[in-house]
This record gives sequence, structure tokens and C-alpha cells, in this order.
Amino acid sequence: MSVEHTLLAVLSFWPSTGYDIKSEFEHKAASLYWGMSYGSIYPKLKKLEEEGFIYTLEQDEEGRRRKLYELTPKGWEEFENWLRMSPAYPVVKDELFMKLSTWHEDMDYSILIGHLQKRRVETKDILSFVKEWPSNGYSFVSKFSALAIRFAEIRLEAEIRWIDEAIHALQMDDLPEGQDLNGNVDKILTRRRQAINSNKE
Amino acid sequence: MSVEHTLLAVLSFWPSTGYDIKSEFEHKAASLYWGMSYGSIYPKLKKLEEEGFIYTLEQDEEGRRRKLYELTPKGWEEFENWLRMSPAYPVVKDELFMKLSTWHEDMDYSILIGHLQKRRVETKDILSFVKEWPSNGYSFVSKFSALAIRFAEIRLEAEIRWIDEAIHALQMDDLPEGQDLNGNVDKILTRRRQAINSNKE
DNA sequence: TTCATGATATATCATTATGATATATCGAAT
DNA sequence: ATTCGATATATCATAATGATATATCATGAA
Repeated sequence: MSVEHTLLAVLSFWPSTGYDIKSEFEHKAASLYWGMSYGSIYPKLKKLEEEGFIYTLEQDEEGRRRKLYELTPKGWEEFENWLRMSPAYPVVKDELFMKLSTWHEDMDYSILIGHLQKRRVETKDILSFVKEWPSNGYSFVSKFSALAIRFAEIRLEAEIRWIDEAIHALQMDDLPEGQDLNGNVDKILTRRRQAINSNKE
Repeated sequence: MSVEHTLLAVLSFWPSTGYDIKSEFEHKAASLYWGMSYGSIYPKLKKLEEEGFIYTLEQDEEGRRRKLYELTPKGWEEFENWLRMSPAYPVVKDELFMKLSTWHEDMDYSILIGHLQKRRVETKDILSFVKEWPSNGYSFVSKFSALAIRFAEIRLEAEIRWIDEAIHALQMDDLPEGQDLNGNVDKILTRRRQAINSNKE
């Protein structure tokens, strides 16, 4: 997905190095809804410069050898065209939910509860960061990003509430009912037992 | 991220073809927290078979030429080991939030509102699918996946509430305050105007 | 009966992105 | 002086995506 446009978007606020851009997506608000690796950033910055969307600023205080990139007029245009385009539906990859929903009924819950507890801690950490924002080293925050942060807050709080409920339900063994419309549960259990037994032989 | 284990996880319920597996991540509950493309699925299934984690079932009713894959005992073991491993923090890529939080204050809001309205419709659609679950062609649903679905419901409902608030705030121009700690707003505006002007010349 | 169409099914491939690694400098503390 | 963590750029093997090709099956319409 369009790493290039994301780079232009970050550069639209102030000239930045590849390292600065990466930092935006680490332990900062932007990491809640986007990510990028150096392996994408540096080659793409090079490509964007070759194509005339950005250029390297030479005026670098104290002559440090870092490459500050800035948008060209063409880059501004491309950025604004991208903003106007309808955004794709989000892509999510969450292994916890993959594991949760493929857990089998005869497997030990306690490990699953451990996974949920770990996620609770991680989510709490991010939530408290989000709540302390913008005091975390930000020099500027638009009212639009304030709106995005507000959503992150709502979402993270809902997630923590759900985790608490889920842990409680698992510990009390008071889970919502599974539904077995075609008698598959027995088939699944039988397959599992057979596989496990044939492994022991 | 581990496509292989996800394949084993899906196959742990019943033997499936590559196409079946892909379907699980399209218009179904699993698509809320995971995705895979055919370009990953088929090569990985081949690899998993070569490595002895899965095998091809020959008993295929009516002799249709489809490859039903089933877990081997080694595959079951690998699947359960994976379940026990601590899941990574989720990866999210949401262009809407990227656009929202890099919108500039002097840009036309109406397009942004349009993006939000489109997302509202998409989210509503998924929510009504989730609410009708498990009547949507599912033959079996564990109590763990019921838990995951419950979270999806909570999350999607919160998202819709936030979208409504956000649209309203944008329409009324009653947005949360932006914060300008280092006088960056003027700098940003000046840069933008200069770039746009130099483009017109 | 034929034909069109959409769903089922497998597979490959160019492009893109990730994650790990290498390398080097800078600033601050010990 | 030196160590150490942060800053900074870059590359590369591996992995994943998204598009495309190909073919069959089920169905209903002409």
C-alpha cells in the first residue's frame, strides 16, 4: 500500500529525514494506524526525489550529514490529490484474535488467558501514552489529528473493557454459547483425538 | 507474518481447499482481524505438504479435482505450539486515519467528510453482517470465536459513534483544539503557500 | 440444447514491503 | 578516554500482495 503517499504526508508538516519519518511510526500516535520499515523508507525517498516529488535541503544546521527532505510543488500537488482519493478499508493483522477464534474447546484456557493479560498491559501502555499526548515531545498537533487521537482513545478503552470481560468469562468458564449447526463439534473432536493418538503410537 | 500457522489454524476445524481458506478471510468474521492472498496461500500449502504438516485427502466426493488439505499429527503439534506462543501486537494500516491526521487546516473539509461517510457505510455493512452471525452459512462456531465476534461488535459500534461525532464536529466546525507548542502552524502555512504559488508561476 | 454467467478452484509472477543486519557518527555520562 | 544509547543511512534476503491466467462447475435464460 502506498508508502510513497504516506512519506509525502509526513513531509507536508516539516522537512524530515528518513529516520524522523520512521520515528513518527514508532511509539507515536501515527503508529496506531500505520507502519513502515527502513527497507521501504530509504529506497522510496530516493525514488520520490528522482521523480521530482521531493528534494534534499542543503541548509543543515551545524553541517551534520543528514538528508532533510522537503516537498516540491509537484510533491504538494501529489499529496493533495492523494488526500482527495477515497481511502481503502483498513487492513488488520491481529494474531491474538486469530488464536482466540481458533482455540479448541478441549485445550487449556490458561495460556489463552495469559495472552489476553499481556495484551491488556500493552493496550494500557499505549492508552496512557495517547492520553498524555500531546505533551510527549510534539511540537504541533492539528485539530484533525486531535480527532484521530480521540478515536484511538475510545477504541483502546473499549478494548480494555472487552479484555477484562473476556478474561473474567474464561476464568469463570462463563462463556457465550458456541453454535453447532451441523454437528461439526463431534467430528472436530474425533479428528483431533485420532491425530493425537496416532502421534503417540 | 506467519501465514503458515494461520493455514494450520483454519485447517484445524475441517479439511479445506486453498479456495475455502481464502473465503474465510473474505466477507467472513476472520476478515476482521486477518487477511491472506492466493499468492501466499497456494505456495505455502505446497510447502506445508512437502514439510509434512498437511496432506492431500484423496476421498473427494464425485471426483472433483480439488485438493482438500488435512492436518498431519505433526501439523496438529505445530498448530498447538503456535497457539501457546505469545501473539505479536496487531498491525493496522488505515489510510483514512493517515489522511485525517495529515489534513491541513486550510484544506476543504467536505472531501474529508465524504471519506468519513463512506467509511460509515462500510462499517455499518460489516456490523450488520457480524450481528447476523452465525446464520451466514456457518456450520460451526466455537465459544471462543463467539468471544472474538463480540469484540468486533463492540469495536464497530464504537467506530460508528465516533464517525458520527467526527462528521458532526467537522460540519459544525466545532473541532477539538489543535495545539501549537512551538509556533509551527504559521511555518507550515507559509511553506504550503510558497509551494502553491511557485507552482502557479 | 446451447450458451452465458458467476462461483469454484489452482497457480504464477512482477511488484511491494518487511525485518534483519551492517555501518558510522553524535552526545552525554562515567 | 571510553562506553553507550540515540541518531542516521543503506541494503538485502525473505515474505506478502495484488493482478492475472486458466479451467471447470452449476445455473438459469434464450
